[in-house]
Amino acid sequence: MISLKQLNYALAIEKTLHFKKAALLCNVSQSALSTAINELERQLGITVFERNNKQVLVTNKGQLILDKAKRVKSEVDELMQLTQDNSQPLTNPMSIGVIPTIGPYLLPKVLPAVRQKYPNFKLRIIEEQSHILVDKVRNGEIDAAILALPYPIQGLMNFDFWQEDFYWICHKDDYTNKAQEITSEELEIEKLMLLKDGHCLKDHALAACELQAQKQQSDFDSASLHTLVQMVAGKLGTTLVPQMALDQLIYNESELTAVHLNETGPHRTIAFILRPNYIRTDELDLLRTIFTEQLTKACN
Amino acid sequence: MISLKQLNYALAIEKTLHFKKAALLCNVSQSALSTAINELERQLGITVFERNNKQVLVTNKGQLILDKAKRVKSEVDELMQLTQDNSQPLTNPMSIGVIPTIGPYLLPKVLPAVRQKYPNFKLRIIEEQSHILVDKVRNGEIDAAILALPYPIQGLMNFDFWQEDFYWICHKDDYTNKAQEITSEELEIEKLMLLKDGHCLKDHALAACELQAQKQQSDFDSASLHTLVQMVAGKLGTTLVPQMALDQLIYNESELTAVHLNETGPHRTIAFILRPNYIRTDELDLLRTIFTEQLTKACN
DNA sequence: GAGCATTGATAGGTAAAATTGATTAAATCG
DNA sequence: CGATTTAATCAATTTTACCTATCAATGCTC
Repeated sequence: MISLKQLNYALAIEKTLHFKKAALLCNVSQSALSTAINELERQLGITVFERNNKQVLVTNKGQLILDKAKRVKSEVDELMQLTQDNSQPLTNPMSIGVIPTIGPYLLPKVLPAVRQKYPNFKLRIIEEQSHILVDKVRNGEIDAAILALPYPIQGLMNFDFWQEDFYWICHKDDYTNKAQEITSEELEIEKLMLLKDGHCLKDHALAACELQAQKQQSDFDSASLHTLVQMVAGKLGTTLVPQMALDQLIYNESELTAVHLNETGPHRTIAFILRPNYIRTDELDLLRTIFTEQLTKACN
Repeated sequence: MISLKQLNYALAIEKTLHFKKAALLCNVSQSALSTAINELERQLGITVFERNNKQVLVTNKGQLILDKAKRVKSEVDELMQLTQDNSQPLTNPMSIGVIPTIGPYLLPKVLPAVRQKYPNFKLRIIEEQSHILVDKVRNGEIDAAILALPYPIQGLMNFDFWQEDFYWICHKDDYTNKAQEITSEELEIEKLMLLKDGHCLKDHALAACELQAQKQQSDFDSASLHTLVQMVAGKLGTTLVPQMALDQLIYNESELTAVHLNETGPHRTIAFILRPNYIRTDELDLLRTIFTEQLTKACN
């Protein structure tokens, strides 16, 4: 029978791709780790790591094993958590992932209230794109992720807590018409600048406008909304941002105008994504309630 | 760090509720198992088994631990399976659950073809009611279950492979009207006999007729469709059976008449239920194809 | 190509852990 | 009260895990 220790060692090697560093990580000697891996591979009957004196590579089958090992590890972690006293919710630590187009705008609005209500709650935040977070939730690396839906989360559950629309941002010199609303037909697609591929906000923005990709400006694909808005201020084009980002991005930018995008919405839904058999749903539900409350205060 | 060995020992005790028998099951001495359990409980900080010299009981928290341990074990099993050569599908064994109102009628129609196409495939069949099978799928005790939908399977996935309607079964003496169809309004509810509570077929039959429970005959709640049909033959009332059961139940019963229930259908959907991250979905898909083929042949 | 540094594997010795078999203490039952 | 059953405990032994030191192979520098 293989052991959890072996799986842990293997995961450390996957992380470092280096036996000595992995050994350091596990607080054992390099030789102990080396023999443990050899024994694991003997028991499994396959090579997990292709290695020589110069480099360590994960084999195809090895990757399957490692992914499953992560899963096992997270299940064991959850088992350990079961023993903890959870009569007081939100006292044990939690890791939550959040995408870059939500994190910087959502968290400042909601975390103060969380901190006030649950001062001992340690929340670790990981900022990555949706597909990475979905993987991390699947294999238990994080407790949950905050994504913008729709997004394919096959096999996972969503706890929705917010819905919002997009706003069109332009330089005020370019917007002589002072209407409070704009439709996708009225905004000039060629001037529209969006985030790089891989950011779901791009897809949601295009979907809200009922547009296909690649009509908008692609030379200016940016990595952050902040940069995009700065480019708008520099009169390089226009962009679309979600409502929750308005206060941060537009505040103190007197040359910019934000106009509500008048297309059938809501344009994106913000939700927790979690494994169906995740244990701490009660606590996530508490967070969800706080999040919705605070967002309602901040964005009405 | 707790070990898989400890979890295995604990599961053996859960099964036997007896340290000596559990030790036998694990091929270790009673003392080894005893110390391992003590150590596990010390590490977890809780009592899993309340025990004295006369009896062993599982504590509430202990049950949570044990359920999670099953889950861990099944994940590890799957990890081990990853190493096996699965270039040839349906060669490694599989455990599949099936409910009593599907198993006896579906399996004879489909298993011969499976056996012919995959002679080395070892399929273990477990017959239980839906809620038990859902639990067993969740904790990995079985690979998948064959259920009739709709049924709450929160957190699991369904692979549908068949849809069918119900037929009303009555004694031919009681059915002077020779129509080929009957609506729920025409059949006399008071004479209708259905399965005991807990069998989903009862719920589906009532739903098909848009009926609430407890109007039909409840004195005759039966445990099997076969018994029900025999009671119809004895002129004790009428019943509803799914299409796939017709040939077995009505064949050679010349006194019985089967009439299609003319209510919006399909009245039930037959599907595989599996964990979202289950690995052998490809193989289940092969089975699904065969099942649909064979059912189409047998039931058209 | 010699010298050196780096890397994973291996060997030998040691400490720790697991296991066994026997024994013990407590409870049950006649 | 004895006989029996059962989990815990003890002492002895086996097995495992680990560390240090070393080795062999590789790549880099000069």
